[in-house]
Amino acid sequence: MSKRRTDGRPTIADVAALAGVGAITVSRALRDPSLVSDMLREKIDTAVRELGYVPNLNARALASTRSDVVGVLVPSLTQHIFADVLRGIYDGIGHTRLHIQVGNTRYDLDEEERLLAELLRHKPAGLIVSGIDQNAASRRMLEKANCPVIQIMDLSDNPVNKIIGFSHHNAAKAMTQHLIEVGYRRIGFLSGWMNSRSKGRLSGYVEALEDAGIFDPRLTNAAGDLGALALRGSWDKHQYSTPAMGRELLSELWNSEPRMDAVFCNNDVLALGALFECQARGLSVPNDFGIAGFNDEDFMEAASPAMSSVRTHRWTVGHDAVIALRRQLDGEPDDERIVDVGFDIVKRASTDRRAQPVRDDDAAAPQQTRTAGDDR
Amino acid sequence: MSKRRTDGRPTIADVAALAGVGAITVSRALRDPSLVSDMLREKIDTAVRELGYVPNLNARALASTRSDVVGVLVPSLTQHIFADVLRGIYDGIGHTRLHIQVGNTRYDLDEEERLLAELLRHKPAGLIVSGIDQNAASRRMLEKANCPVIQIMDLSDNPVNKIIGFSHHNAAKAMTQHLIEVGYRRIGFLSGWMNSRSKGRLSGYVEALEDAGIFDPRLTNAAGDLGALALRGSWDKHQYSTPAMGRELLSELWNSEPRMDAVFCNNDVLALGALFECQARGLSVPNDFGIAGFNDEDFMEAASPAMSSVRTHRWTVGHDAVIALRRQLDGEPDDERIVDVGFDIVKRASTDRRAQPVRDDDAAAPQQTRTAGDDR
DNA sequence: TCCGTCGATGGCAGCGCTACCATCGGATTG
DNA sequence: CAATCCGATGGTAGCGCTGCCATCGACGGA
Repeated sequence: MSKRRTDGRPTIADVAALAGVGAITVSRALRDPSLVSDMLREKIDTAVRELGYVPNLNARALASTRSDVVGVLVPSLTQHIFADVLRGIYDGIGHTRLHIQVGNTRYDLDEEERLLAELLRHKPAGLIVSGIDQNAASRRMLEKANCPVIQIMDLSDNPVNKIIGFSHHNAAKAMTQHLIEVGYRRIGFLSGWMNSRSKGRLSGYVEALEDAGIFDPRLTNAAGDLGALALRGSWDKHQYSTPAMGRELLSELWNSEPRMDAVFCNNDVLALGALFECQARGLSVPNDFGIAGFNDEDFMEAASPAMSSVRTHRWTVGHDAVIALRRQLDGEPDDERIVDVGFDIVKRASTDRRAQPVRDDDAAAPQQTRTAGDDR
Repeated sequence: MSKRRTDGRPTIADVAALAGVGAITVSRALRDPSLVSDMLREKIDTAVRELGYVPNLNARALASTRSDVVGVLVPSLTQHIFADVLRGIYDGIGHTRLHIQVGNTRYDLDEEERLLAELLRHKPAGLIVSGIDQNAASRRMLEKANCPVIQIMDLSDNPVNKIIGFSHHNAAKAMTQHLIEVGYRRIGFLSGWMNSRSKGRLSGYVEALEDAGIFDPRLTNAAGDLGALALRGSWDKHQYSTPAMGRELLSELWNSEPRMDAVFCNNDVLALGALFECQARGLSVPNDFGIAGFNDEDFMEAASPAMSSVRTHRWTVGHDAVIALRRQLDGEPDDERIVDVGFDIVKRASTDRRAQPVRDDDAAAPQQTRTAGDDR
């Protein structure tokens, strides 16, 4: 008659009673069947099915001081890049017992700190966090997290534990060098919101131009105070890029520097906007104006003309982060603390000044240059 | 000397001891400070800070037979639509105690069933699931879930509990009617992977054309066996669209039906591909060929020419789903079981046959038609 | 034959928190 | 002034599971 506080669902004890075994044997049969004899295992399986038993993960997590939750922190859900990373993470998780809990930091370090604190209350099995620019409190939490921590999408000499990513500086530098090589001289840099990774790209762009002796700060809307853009204009709340932004930013840049002959866009979405702006102005790409993007999203190849971009391996980063996490959870050694997955410079018609004006630009296969990172 | 199984972190009992109060009072102060006197509350807060106490959510969930996890099932992470829905969900969650756990069903009903079963092990606070075409087992689980369940992104007379979405059939029918109105007569329908919502759109398209007496099954690559596309060609593994797919599918459709004068694309990404294909062929949009998309993603407005689309309120759907969930958790009544958020037909240059060929098509503001759903 | 070992199984005692009920002093009411 | 009520607080007993250790029988070597 005592009021039980259960929700009426069968527990491991019910299964044990029905199967005529001890509760702990049921527990073992569920977690690692090899520990239990065939006969009992069958009995238990039957009882589980008969009762429709569903394990309570909260109880399991409490008893073992460890949950099955993998916390993932990304700065944006809207950007395709992180959608690809997440897809890699989900593919890496597969049908394991692990569960994903995603936090959206919105590029806000305080929000990241708050989300991290929340995640830790779950006693997560592991953590995957984007980037290396955590604030001091977040960094401390990560270091004392008592679970594997993987940083992704950037590189650092000093990761919390393990980092998987690539050099945004080197990638942007390589693409800028390509633009120089094919003959562009007044190369602009177009960016919306600047985050730490964008800044790495900007510095790569600047370095390539300085090496060639043709850097001109008037050619980037992000020069000087690198964070200024974030606070400027009508996009102060937008932490993501749109093609409309690309069009407007390119127009602005042209106003201040009409002799610009190419633009390297901080991401493909801006590049798409730049292409539309050129089309609206009746400019020929690549002959009148060159355009390059960053990330090589689907539409870059399909655009007309097809657009050059830096291919980044987002899926791989997410996937490999999970694989590394699982390795660590399985107790396997992992001495490679810093993993550079590299990038590819994909050269297409939008930066090919020698291209013949053809009807379908896709006919010619794009040239690729493999840079950094190991082969995979 | 007995071996404790803790991980060494302070517990609620430690806080209680330091503050000189009972454990339960600490628990109350943490969950609802108004239940505790000011004096004790301050003492407790001080003790919490001093010890760096972090509540263990697994223990809380076990004791209260209810966790703070909201399970969300989406069919795709790559499609922008669901990224927008997720953003709405995160914005709706805000800084509440609730946490999001996203499952990616990949448009696979069995996978959905599996993920649902996994989620239920957490005793979730609520569930948000995409669509209405769950299999029987999933449906049963949802009905017996013992927590609020919100279905989203579609409409149904018979939701599990509450549904928030819009009619894909009506939206597609309205856009098709627009294409007819402006004078197109051989209107194609372009689709990649067909899911239940795509099928709704196709049926709306067919109905509008049949009403006008100009339906021709040769004009859609999805006619006949609606699922056939999924298994066909090189995209059998792709459950998402790319602009390259749009280009190729449009070419195929032209091959079989060269007189086609417009195309309604199942999503904007395909529409972008269609535009690129027209540009590569030197066709004028909208005069030679009309293009309309679905969802009205960012780039539709920025394209050159700007492209018509059906604006869907994905953010709103996600956001309102969470708000409804929170209401139910707070015990507030909610009698509106079926919520239609409607859609807008956004008419732009890509379907404006009367448009003058201008340099910048964006100059003219787009016309919008508001359809279905209440004002918000 | 005896003892040590090992695999299979079970009992017990928590894991850290909260539901439930009891207690207690002060305010309210007739 | 006694009866009643109510807000604040605390004690107890779980929530459902697993870590630790004990037990037991089979087996092999000395």
